[in-house]
Amino acid sequence: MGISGGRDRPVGRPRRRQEEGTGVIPSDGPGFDEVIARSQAACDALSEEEDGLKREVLAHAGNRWPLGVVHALGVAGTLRHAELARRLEGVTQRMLTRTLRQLERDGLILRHDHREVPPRVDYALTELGRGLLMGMMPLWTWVIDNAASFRAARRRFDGQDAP
Amino acid sequence: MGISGGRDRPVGRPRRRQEEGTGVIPSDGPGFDEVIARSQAACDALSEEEDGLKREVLAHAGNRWPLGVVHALGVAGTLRHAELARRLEGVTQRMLTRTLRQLERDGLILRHDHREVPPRVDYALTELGRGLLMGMMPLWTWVIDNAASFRAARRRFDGQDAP
DNA sequence: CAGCATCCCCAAGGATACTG
DNA sequence: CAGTATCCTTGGGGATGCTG
Repeated sequence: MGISGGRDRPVGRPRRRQEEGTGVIPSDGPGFDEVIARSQAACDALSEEEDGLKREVLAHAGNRWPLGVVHALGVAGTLRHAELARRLEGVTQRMLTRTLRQLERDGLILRHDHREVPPRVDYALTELGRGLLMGMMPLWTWVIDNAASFRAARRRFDGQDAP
Repeated sequence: MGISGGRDRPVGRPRRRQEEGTGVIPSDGPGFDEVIARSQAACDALSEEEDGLKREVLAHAGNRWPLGVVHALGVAGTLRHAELARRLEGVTQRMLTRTLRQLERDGLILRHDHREVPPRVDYALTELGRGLLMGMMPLWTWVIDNAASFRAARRRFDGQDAP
């Protein structure tokens, strides 16, 4: 489904020239309009099920641990449960296990149980997992680069209606 | 903080050659290792506060409506509350308002209240908002392109331990 | 029209204790 | 070591009704 409603309101798109001082990188310039147009087309072509799936996969990006796990595995290659726990710092076994199961379910990581005693299980990224990691990087670094802008925006917002 | 623990375990990174049949695009090839290395450096340099901020901003990507709003505004340029509600299809006023406030707080959209009767308020992306949209696109289209892989992975996972 | 108030549900996430 | 099982808190999100 995606965007509903009709094509009403051609809108000359008169934006540009309205941010008072967010002081940000000129991240568009290449081709904002073209990018948007293509993505709109892609989204309109999505079935309801595909749309749901898309959001569920994207949700990994918004949750606490998934990206940390994927990143750690991307760096190290293969890690055991305890090694991941050490690298994530702060994660509980419960959350780590849950996270790993979900990532495995979505085909982003592979779980290999050596079936030994004591237990030995290690995890590695799949091709899909590496793709996600690669896809996240631009956004990730962009967010980091603009951390100051976000902080400033929040302070402005929180300060003008709260006190 | 980021990744904790030491540099232990150089790990020759012996991956590659382990996905049984996820059947995905060869999304790396350009420079997976370099990308990871750079991102690790960036993450290690993050303060705890920056790390939290990063996750909070990224969370917009995982939630139900934020990206829909940003996308709609990216396409249309400027939209009123009701116009957004129509385009989002399924959103309630409550969630739309909440979403808009959060996006405004993070400096991603601008809210312009014309202070008329009847009320007239419209929203537009800020430079930061356009940046987020641009940053999301690669990942977004990647997820859409690989929807089939995710579906397959889930079916495989759900089928092998549930029944 | 824009949006706040209220009620309710559920998944993410933390803490803690226990097991094969 | 790698997990389960329990309990509890938050915040996203849907439904519905009311107001300036």
